Amino acid sequence: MELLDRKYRILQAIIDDYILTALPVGSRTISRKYEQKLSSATIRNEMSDLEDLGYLDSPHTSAGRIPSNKAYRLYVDQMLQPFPLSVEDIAYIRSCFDTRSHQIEQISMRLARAISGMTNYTTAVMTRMPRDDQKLSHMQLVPVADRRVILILVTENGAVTQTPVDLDAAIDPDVLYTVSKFLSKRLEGVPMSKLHQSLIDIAAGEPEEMSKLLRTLAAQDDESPDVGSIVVGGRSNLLSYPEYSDVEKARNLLSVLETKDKMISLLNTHGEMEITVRIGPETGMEELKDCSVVTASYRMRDGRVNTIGLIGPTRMQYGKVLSVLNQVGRSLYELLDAQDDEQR
Amino acid sequence: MELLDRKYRILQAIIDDYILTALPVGSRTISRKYEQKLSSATIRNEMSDLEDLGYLDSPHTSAGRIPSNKAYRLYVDQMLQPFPLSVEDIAYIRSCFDTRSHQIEQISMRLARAISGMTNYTTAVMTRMPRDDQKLSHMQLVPVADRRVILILVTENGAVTQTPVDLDAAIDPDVLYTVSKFLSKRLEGVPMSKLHQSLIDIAAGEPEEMSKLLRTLAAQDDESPDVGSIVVGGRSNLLSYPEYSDVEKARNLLSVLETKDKMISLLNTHGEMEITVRIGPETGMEELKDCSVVTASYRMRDGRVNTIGLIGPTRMQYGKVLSVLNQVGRSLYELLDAQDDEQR
DNA sequence: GTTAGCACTCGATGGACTTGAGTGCTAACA
DNA sequence: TGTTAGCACTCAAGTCCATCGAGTGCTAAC
Repeated sequence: MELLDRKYRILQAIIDDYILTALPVGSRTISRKYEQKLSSATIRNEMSDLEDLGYLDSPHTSAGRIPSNKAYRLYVDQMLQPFPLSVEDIAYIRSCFDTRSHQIEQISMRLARAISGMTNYTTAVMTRMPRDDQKLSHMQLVPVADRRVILILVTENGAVTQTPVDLDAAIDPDVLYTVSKFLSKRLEGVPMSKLHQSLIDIAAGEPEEMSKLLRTLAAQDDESPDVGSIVVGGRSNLLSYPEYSDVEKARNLLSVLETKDKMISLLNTHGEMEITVRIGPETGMEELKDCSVVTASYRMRDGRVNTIGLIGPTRMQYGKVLSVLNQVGRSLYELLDAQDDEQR
Repeated sequence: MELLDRKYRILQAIIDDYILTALPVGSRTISRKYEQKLSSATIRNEMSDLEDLGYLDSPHTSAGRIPSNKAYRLYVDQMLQPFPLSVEDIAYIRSCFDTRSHQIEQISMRLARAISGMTNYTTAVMTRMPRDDQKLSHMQLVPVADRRVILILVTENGAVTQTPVDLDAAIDPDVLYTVSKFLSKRLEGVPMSKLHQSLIDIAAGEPEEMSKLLRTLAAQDDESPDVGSIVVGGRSNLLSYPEYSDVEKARNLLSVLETKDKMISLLNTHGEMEITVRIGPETGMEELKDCSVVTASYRMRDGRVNTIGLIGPTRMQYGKVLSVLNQVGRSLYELLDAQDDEQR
């Protein structure tokens, strides 16, 4: 078992070094920098074993070794050492939330920027609003022009959506207010996913004019999307890694970041409150076969789910990335708790 | 004058060819492809003159010539030939506007994508809301939680802004509605830029509770920004040009696209309804010294100003780009007119 | 089991040479 | 006087080749 432990240490050293330098690691490097008790020849033997076991690849005979995806997997699952964040970094993360501005997009943007800045990878922040488990608290119609209103929906846990709606006929503001109150009473507690049907049901029992309005609203509501915004920050970071000094590779990557569908499928992890690391082929996307994607989801008090995804080369500084994402979660919940206290 | 005309034609041929190939153009190329009546030796003499006049640069003795920024300037100002857009392209541009979805960000996104797709350059769409010349039509407070409301401001020409506001105390929805009506009456016609002050003035004459609410609103309103969203599309296009095969250059460019301040200063052209071309140093930004930026602004019915900016190498296909931007303007005003008809 | 030693591999580096696209200049021509 | 053919010259890019050095694998000795 002692031997196994040594192999393990050597593998870890190789991965650490490769993550740092992006250069194939040779036996002498390990012997000098990491395992001074052992000669390079011994390391060589071990490395040869590790290659047979599938943890190392060699680009060609006379270069060093580079970690395989299997090695990264092991590294992420078992070898990670906690990476201590600096006080500044922690403060920086906190500062993303800790502000009066409640615009979700702004917070996402700040977060994406901050995380990209600290890690030097590319960050995507997606905000989803799963409709299934959300119930309507109330709705209000606000006139903005003769035949145009904004439909505001507020759910029981406080999420707000706004949709502009064009009407067929002008309606008096006071009437709109009355209708809003009427609908709020009738629809309170209705799941958001059933809203469309409920509106139509109510429409059936109302006089023509009212019925028409309700059907217009129902039509509008139907198309409101589950996935909200996706904000990406730190794209230019990608280009600072030698693995993307090939412009064609970089272009493919950038183009993935610009394709909403692909980003959604990347960020659409099903677990919540947990951090997922996908290495190379595990991303299920050909273009990302030498990238890693780390995602973390946080469910907000108002039912929104925020997913943060970090994209970088497979030799990513997983330790730091995970620490940052953990800290993001911690700061977020600190903030939520603080808001709770405030409201109590 | 005949000579001048010939020089002119030769210069145009050189620029055209260089825009197409990105390769220094030699005298033989011109003689074969563009001016078959003239021998390469004659062209050479002319080219030498053009170099003396500052329209051409030569990378080194034995390469061809490339157009100088001065040449591009002349090209854009005088040599441009109308580039006919395909029926598909025109339909594509129309389709960006012609939809029920009124979310401004979505339209911007679609536009950015469409223009990038057609031109193969990078497109930024900025939406500004100049507050000076806008007057309030009415406002409304919509409750979303115990102590949280959304402040909705509608201007006389129909622009809508929404800001979430945290209150110090819970307020009954019916009271909020009454307050909204009261404030709308008092503030109707007040310029948006004076809104802050007006709210404070009104607050002075009201009982404590009301006064407090008004001051909270005033505080919130104060920070609403002039520049709205900036949406960028087609970043990966940049990497398809040989001028950015140097990763470092590409990184600088990408990083400009990610810096909101720089983008604002790029897109903040003062003219409206006109198209501006800035070539290399004319952009006033070191990072863009071998890029060109073409911007066009369109004032919308509701007072918003949309600025579209195209970024590409200085050897940009100016003809096509200008045609596309002209078509965008045409489609936009078609749409506005159609809406007018509809509302009549 | 560990290590020193040595032959071998193979990409990277750099110099010498060749190639070819292009220029500038001169002299002849219409 | 403008145009052109011809020719010497320039210079980046490509090819070939030798060298270098980091690295491996294997063997034999400790």
